[in-house]
Amino acid sequence: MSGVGHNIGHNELRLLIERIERLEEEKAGIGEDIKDVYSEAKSRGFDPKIMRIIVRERKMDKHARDERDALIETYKAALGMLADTPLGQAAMAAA
Amino acid sequence: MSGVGHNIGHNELRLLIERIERLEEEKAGIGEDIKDVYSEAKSRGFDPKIMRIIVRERKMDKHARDERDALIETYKAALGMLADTPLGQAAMAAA
Amino acid sequence: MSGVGHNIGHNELRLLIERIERLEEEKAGIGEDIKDVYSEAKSRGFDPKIMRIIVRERKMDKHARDERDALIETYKAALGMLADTPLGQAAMAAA
Amino acid sequence: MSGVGHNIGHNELRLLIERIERLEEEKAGIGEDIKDVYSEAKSRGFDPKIMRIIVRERKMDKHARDERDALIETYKAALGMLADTPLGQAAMAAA
DNA sequence: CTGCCATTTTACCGGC
DNA sequence: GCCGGTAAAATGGCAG
Repeated sequence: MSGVGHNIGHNELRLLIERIERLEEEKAGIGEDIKDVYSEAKSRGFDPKIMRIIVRERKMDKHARDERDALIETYKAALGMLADTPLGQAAMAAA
Repeated sequence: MSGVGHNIGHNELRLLIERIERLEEEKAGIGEDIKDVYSEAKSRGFDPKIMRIIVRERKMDKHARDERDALIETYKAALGMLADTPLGQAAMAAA
Repeated sequence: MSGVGHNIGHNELRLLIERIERLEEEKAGIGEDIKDVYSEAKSRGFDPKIMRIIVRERKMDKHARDERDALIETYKAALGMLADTPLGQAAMAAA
Repeated sequence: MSGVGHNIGHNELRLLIERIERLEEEKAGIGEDIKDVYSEAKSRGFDPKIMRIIVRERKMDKHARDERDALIETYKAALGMLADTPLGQAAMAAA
């Protein structure tokens, strides 16, 4: 194999790693922002602990709804009622 | 207290919660992006597991460097030498 | 310190490790049993995939109920309404 | 098909689900026990993190040994030296 | 500083 | 037999 091949591969890897590191920095920055909002809320007399519970609850509610929808799809698929496209059912009927 | 006060307070809380939720969505989105980069790397023949180790170690290295720098600043401050410029180092060398 | 002390310590650690390993074996054995039940169900014409979904759903429902109860307690505590004993509220009222 | 058939099938499924749920409860209970042992170890001055590493490595060693044994059995089978029954061992002893 | 919670990592299970 | 996704474990971070 060629040294050039290695260099290209190494450079490709380096770029991927740097993309990841940049994204992780952004992610950490947003984490800081979230913490700041909680601090601000606390300074205005709200209880961050209760706020975290509320946020968590709302997130779980959303997940529960999404999962329920996914479950309905799963059952439909298991019953052969699933149509990937609007034409799907017609196509199946035509088959 | 007044009912109006309650309404304002509730609205203020609602806005804070919504800010947090929006930030958490962004954070989750970036998490997805990171996962995508790892997937892309894998599809190009790189091992994501190894890449994660590299990213983690580089992060640790960075932290170590940052801590060392912070320590140096602490010492400088304690010695009344706090200078952001190269002259500070010259002063230390002279000591 | 004495060599005896070391021996005792080593033996104590050995016993703890062995207790853990025995428990993990039991746990793995039960995992096998579960897998067997799914296999048996499959051989009787039931779909293990759907069964897993059902089991997961029922577990999540139970967790949701438990969390809701815990949440109610949290809110009560935040409102100073929590009483460890039936006498608790009377004591607070008397204070 | 008859409604009765459905009822029987549903009951059979229900029993299987309940068997699974009972086994999963046992499994979770043992998981709690394991956590308790780690806590107890910690309170006695041992480091749970290190203990987990030890347990993991011992498990890997055991797996390696088991695989080696399985390989030996495979070779024996290939050579017609495998005895599945007590009689087989007698035969081998007689050989 | 201790316990809890979120995130991350690992192991498992089913599908192709 | 690999690979993808999904559940369990473990680690790290944060509030109290």
